[in-house]
Amino acid sequence: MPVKKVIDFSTVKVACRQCSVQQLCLPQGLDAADIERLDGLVRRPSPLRRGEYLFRQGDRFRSLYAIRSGSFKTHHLGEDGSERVLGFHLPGELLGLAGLGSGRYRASASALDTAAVCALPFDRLQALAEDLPSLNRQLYRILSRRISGDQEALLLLGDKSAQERLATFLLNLSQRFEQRGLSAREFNLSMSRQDIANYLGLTLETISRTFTRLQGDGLLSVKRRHIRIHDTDRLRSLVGMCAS
Amino acid sequence: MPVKKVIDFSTVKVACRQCSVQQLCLPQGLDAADIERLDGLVRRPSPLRRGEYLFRQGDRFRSLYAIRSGSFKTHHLGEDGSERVLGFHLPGELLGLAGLGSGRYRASASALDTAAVCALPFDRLQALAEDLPSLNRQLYRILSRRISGDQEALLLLGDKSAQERLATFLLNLSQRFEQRGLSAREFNLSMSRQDIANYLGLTLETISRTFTRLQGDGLLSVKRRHIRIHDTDRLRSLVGMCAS
DNA sequence: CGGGCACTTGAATCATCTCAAGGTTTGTGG
DNA sequence: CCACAAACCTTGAGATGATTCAAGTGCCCG
Repeated sequence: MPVKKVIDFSTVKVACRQCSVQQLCLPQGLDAADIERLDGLVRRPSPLRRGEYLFRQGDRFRSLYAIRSGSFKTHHLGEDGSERVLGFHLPGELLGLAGLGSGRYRASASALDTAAVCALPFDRLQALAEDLPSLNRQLYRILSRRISGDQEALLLLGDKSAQERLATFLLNLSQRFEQRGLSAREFNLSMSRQDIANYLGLTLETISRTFTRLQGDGLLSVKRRHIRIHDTDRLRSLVGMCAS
Repeated sequence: MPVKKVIDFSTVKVACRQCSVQQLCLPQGLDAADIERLDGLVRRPSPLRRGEYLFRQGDRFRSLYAIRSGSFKTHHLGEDGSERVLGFHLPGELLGLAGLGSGRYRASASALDTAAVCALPFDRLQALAEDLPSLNRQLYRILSRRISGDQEALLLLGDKSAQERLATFLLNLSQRFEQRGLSAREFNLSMSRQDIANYLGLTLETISRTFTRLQGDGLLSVKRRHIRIHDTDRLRSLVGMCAS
């Protein structure tokens, strides 16, 4: 009887030790033995497809999730039914941090493309952190950096023009892609214009028009969701000074 | 020789144990013995006057600061010289959290009125937290709640009208005053119109006009920095649905 | 009492939004 | 492989809320 060779992803062991985003994730700064212990509590659920939810706003908080591949958006549903995108998340980033303080997830997280995560049951993670100072410190750093990141987003929405917001957004993405070993100058957006607009506090039409303008000025090429940045310096110079 | 009775504030022992904002601050959830140990590492610098800086953006991160009395604003200075207010902070809240991840304070904190703080040298605090799980957990909670709080601010700036933003801002302040045993319906703003405008991503004039309108509609009275809320329910109903 | 700062009010302008139509890509079923 | 529908995106013209610029008021502190 011939044995058919297939890969059963649910049994593939993708240890933290050999994970490509290890340096951006929880294990950063941990020694091999500590990573092994961290690995012991990680669950690796089957991949999510585009549009599927990792967790929903209001669900009981149990785990943090580390993104292994793919990307997510977090979004908040208002009492009046309005939806707001709070952020976009790439491999190595942790999701669910805001739920820790209140016992419930404060926003929903849904996959923007096929995505895989590591689930970190928080009670076990906390117990381990109490045993491993290096892990504990890494958790502090991650929480703190998330605060910094959210505050940068606040700056973005404050008083900047549509052009400044979009330029800042693209440069931020570009930098994060680069950290992950991808091209900083050419990439595909995994989110729709509507998502970008919502995140930046603008309308879909304004995003579209602004893309057109940036392209007309020769700063970048846009085709659908494919972006190629031609002039990073000039794009950067747009950010932060426009009211002149 | 007659002894003159004066209070030397620098020697007054204001232990965490007897601090009025204990329940909102780090000691929350700690038992008496743990609070005593926490108390052991707290420094209590002399009070700051209105306008004085607690720390400046870019300063080396050394301590977290717990507000004992008075209020602060945190603000970020852009490369182009523009200034943005990131938040307003009341007694019991911790300042400097975003600095922890990068080793430098990410924003400046300045006193809005006469204010006193507790300084918590972070290396010592971290060492103590590694010894006291309850303190460690409380730090997680505080960091996480700050993330939630910043995300709420993001929602505010997203797509809301001037009226919605100001109403949300006032209700948020009102609630925080109430938590501190003050009146939820009547209070003094410690920040200027300019600060509020900057925080809400609006102009000073728009804030002024919006106050006038809310007063005209009978929702509240404003006189200079004194606010009295007449109709909390109607104010609350303004929030979240305006585009109708 | 006077000077300065914080705040209010008004009128014109402008960036973005809204509404509406048209175009392009993607996936689906014949 | 083509026809079709559904998303998604682009573009245009007109409406609008907030900004800008400008003047005026009132409060606080020296």
